[in-house]
Amino acid sequence: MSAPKLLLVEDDTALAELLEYRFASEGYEVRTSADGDEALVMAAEDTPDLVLLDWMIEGTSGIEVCRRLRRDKATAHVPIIMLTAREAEDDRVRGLETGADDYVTKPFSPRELLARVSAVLRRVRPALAGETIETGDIKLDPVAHRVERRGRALQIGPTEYRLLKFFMEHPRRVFSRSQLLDAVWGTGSEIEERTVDVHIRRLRKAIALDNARDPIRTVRSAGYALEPV
Amino acid sequence: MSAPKLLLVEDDTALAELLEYRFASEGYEVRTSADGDEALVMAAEDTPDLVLLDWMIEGTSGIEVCRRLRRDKATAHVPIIMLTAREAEDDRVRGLETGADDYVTKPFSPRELLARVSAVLRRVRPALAGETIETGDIKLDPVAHRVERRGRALQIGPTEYRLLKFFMEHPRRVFSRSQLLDAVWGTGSEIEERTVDVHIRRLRKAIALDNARDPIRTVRSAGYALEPV
DNA sequence: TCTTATTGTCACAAATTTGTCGAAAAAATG
DNA sequence: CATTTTTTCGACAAATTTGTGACAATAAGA
Repeated sequence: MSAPKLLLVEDDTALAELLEYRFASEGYEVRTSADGDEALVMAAEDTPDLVLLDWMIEGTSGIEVCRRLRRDKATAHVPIIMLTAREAEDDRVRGLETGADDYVTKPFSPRELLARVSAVLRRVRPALAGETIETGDIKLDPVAHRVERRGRALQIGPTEYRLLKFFMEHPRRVFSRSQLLDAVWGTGSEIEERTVDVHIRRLRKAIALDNARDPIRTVRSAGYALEPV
Repeated sequence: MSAPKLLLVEDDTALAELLEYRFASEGYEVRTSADGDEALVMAAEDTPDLVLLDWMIEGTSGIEVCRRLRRDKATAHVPIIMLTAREAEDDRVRGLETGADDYVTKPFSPRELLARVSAVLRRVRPALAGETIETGDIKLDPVAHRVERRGRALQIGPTEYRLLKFFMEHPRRVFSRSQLLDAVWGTGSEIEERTVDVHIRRLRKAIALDNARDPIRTVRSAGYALEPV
C-alpha cells in the first residue's frame, strides 16, 4: 500500500494543522512548509505525488514556487493544486498559465479539497489511488513492481512493465503509437513509432499464457488497447 | 484518436498564445489566425470542429466571419463560440442571432473557456467529447473505438468506422457523395465519387445482422442517410 | 571485466484495407 | 416496354498497416 505523499505549502498555521490532520486520517502522508524556498528543498529531497500550494505565502511567491517546480525535471510532472485567497480572476489565469492543475478558492471545506486532490490524483496517477490495479485476470502491484496473471507471476521487462501499467490505468481505451510514446517513453522522445509495435509484441509474449486470449487489441490505423480478459 | 480541431480567431497575440498553450495541453489541436479573411481560408482548407471567434478583430468583423462560415456549406454546421469584450448586450444578441452557439465575455479564465468548449462539443458532437453515441440499435464508443449492434460487437474497417461515426453524429440527414468525401476522407481528396458507394456497401455489410433492417437509406440522385433502426 | 538483459531499428512476411472497374440490378423516364 | 440513369455487387491489384525474427548498441549486474 502506498500512501500518496502530499506537500502542503501554507503559512496559515491553523489551516495547515487542520488540513494535515484531515488528510492524515484519510491515509495521506503530509509534509508541511510555511515557506516557499523550504518547500522547494523538500520537494527536491523527496518528490511528492501532489503539491497543495497557497498562492499568497511570505517570501517566494506561490507563482514562483510553481514555476520552479515545473522547471526541475524531477518535479515537472507533479500535479499542483493552488489555494487562492480571493476570487481574483487574474491570479487564476496566471496560476493555470504557470502550470497548476486545479485551484480552490478560500474559504473551502477540507472535504472539498479532499475531493479535488482525489480527482487530480486519479486523473494523473491512477495507480496511486489503489494499491494494485486489476484488469481482467491480470494484477499489477505498482509498489512491489510485480505482475501476475491467474496467480502465476509474469516475468516482464522495464519498458513492457510501464507500457502494461499505462494500459491498465486506462483499460479499453485505444491509444495511438504517438500517445504511447508520450506516455511511456516521455514527451519529446525521438523514437520511431514502429518501435511501439515491437514492444507491444514483447508485452504480448510476456503476458501470454496457454489457453488464454491475448488481451491486447490491435485497432488498425488507430493504435492498441487493453481489454479485460 | 481524434483530437478536436479548434480554429482560434484572435488578434490579441498574448491571449492567443496563452489559449493555444492551454488547449494544446488538454489535447486539442489548435490553429490560430489574427485575421478574419485568413481564418475563413483556413476553415475552408481544413474544416475545424469548433471556432473560437473574437468579436472585435481587425479587418473583417467577427460578425461577418460568422456569417460567411454559416454560408459556406462545408462550415455551416461548425459550432462557434464568440469572445466578446465587455458586457455588450447588443453584441451578444447579434452574435447569437447570427448563429454563434455560445459566448464568453472577457476577461475569462482558460478554464472557463475550456469548460464552454467541452460543453458545446458534447452537445453538438458527442463523439468528439469521448461520449458513446447511440443511433437506433447501434452503439459507437469513440474512446474504445468499438461498435456494437444489439450487444454484438461488429468488425469494421477504418474507413467504414469513420463513415459510420460521421453518420451517427448527424442521424437522418442526407449527405451527398461529395459531402461524405469531404467529411470522411478530408477536404481536397482526389477520389472518385463512386468510391463512396463501395464503402457504403461495405459499411452495410459490416453492420448487417440477420433479421435486422438496413439502417442506411439511399436517396436516389442525392446521397445517403442513416436512419435510427 | 565479463556476462546477461534490455533497447531501438531494420527488413521482410503476412494480413488487411483501399480505390476502381465492369456487369448486373433497380429505379426513373417517356 | 424500351431506354436512360443511378445504384449494387463481386473481383482485383495496389497500397497500407502489422507481426516477427534478427542484430548491434547500451545498460545493468555479478
